[in-house]
Amino acid sequence: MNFSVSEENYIKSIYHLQQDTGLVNTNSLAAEMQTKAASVTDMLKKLAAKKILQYEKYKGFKLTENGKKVALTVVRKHRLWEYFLVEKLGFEWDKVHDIAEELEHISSSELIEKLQHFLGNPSFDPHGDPIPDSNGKIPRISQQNLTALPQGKAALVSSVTNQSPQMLEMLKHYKIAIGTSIRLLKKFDFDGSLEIKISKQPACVISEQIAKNIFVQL
Amino acid sequence: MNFSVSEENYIKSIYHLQQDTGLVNTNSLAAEMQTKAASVTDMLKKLAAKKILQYEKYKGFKLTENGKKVALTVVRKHRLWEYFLVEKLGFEWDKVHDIAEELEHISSSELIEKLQHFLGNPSFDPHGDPIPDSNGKIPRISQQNLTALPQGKAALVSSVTNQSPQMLEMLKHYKIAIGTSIRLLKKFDFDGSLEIKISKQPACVISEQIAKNIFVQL
DNA sequence: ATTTATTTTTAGATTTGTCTAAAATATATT
DNA sequence: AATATATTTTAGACAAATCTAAAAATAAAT
Repeated sequence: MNFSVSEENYIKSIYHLQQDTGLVNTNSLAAEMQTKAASVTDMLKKLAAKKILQYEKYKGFKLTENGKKVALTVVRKHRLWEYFLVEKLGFEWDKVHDIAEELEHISSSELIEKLQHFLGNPSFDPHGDPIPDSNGKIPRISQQNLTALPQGKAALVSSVTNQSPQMLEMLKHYKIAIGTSIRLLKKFDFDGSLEIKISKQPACVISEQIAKNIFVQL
Repeated sequence: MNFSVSEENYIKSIYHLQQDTGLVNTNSLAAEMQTKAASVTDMLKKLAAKKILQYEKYKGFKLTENGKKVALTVVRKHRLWEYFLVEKLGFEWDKVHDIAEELEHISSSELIEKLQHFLGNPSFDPHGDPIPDSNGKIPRISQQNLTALPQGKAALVSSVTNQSPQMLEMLKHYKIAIGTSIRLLKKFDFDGSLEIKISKQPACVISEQIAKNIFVQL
């Protein structure tokens, strides 16, 4: 089946939301898509008719197996294009999201297979997010949240979940990127903030809000 | 100013048609775009309002200077992406047109500048068509139509103007590609067909219709 | 120079995706 | 449990891009 750009964007957003919450509700999807609840309802009906969604009026909704497949091909395209933009074209990793949002809707599947091969079959995009393979299988890594790291232990940043410009600006300020080594020095119970040490940087303190979005592996 | 995918497609088609004819008329644009004359008229009004077109009802139309600029950025993107698809991803040159039709509408100008640089600033796409630079300047080559080549003389194929699948199928059959050396053996006055010799191939005869679409340089 | 044929434009309808405002349903509070 | 609040859906409107059918303008043919 074929999907419009708009449909693909809805499917992708639902996929991301249901990763966290299981069932998704109308308002949170509206917020995610920066649109109105009424528009969401309209689209939900369309997607339900296309067997992409399990949808019960007023109850909530989630993707069918088929819907997940569609979502994963869009996610796959997005992340492969991000990899291309950073590794081949030399973009900064915090500048590629919007361009990849457009590129992910190019339809040719032959294109994406050839792109994957050209890039050397990468498993993770420049933000550390796993790239689904052509069957929708997602590579797993043993990563944990920075807040869960034992005191005194060091680990490498493997992914960053919030990719807003604001967040990326912060990361740049702290000189944190994928692969950066971070040692957790101290946890402050008062506000959950963390004192950390980044190689070749003086120790510093980051808020719990930042830390929650940073994942690391040993 | 920003243009929709549909507007960009109209602008590009008008550009190509006015290269041949100066003024463009509604029906030929409708044929080129595979749509109806009424739809064309609707879009002409929109483009005229945006100062992209010089348009006089019932008379014909052509792009303004501004319109030409827009057309050239789309053509530039199309041809750079075609080059990428063939030279980097390994597509056959007759398979890339439809994908480039989608890629040419990705909006970021930073992307296209970086792509150009990544590709090594190519001047011609895989079909031999010149790639406009970021100012819209088109590289010139001294090429001539195959039908204008003197008898007995050999020359290299530099571009092919008709890029329909039918034409490309023919070219494949005759083993003609950009860079192929062709010697003109004989011209048949009866139907304008040409006997030609391609290196390492037995001599063969091609129709005038094919020959008119093939350009060569010495 | 009329008539005929072709081309182009208008008028009105359709589809997709969006919106606002109001109604319907579900959830929370007293 | 009844009422208040929040969420979700419906109803109806709008813009973009397209279409068909009919009208208007131009070009061609007798």
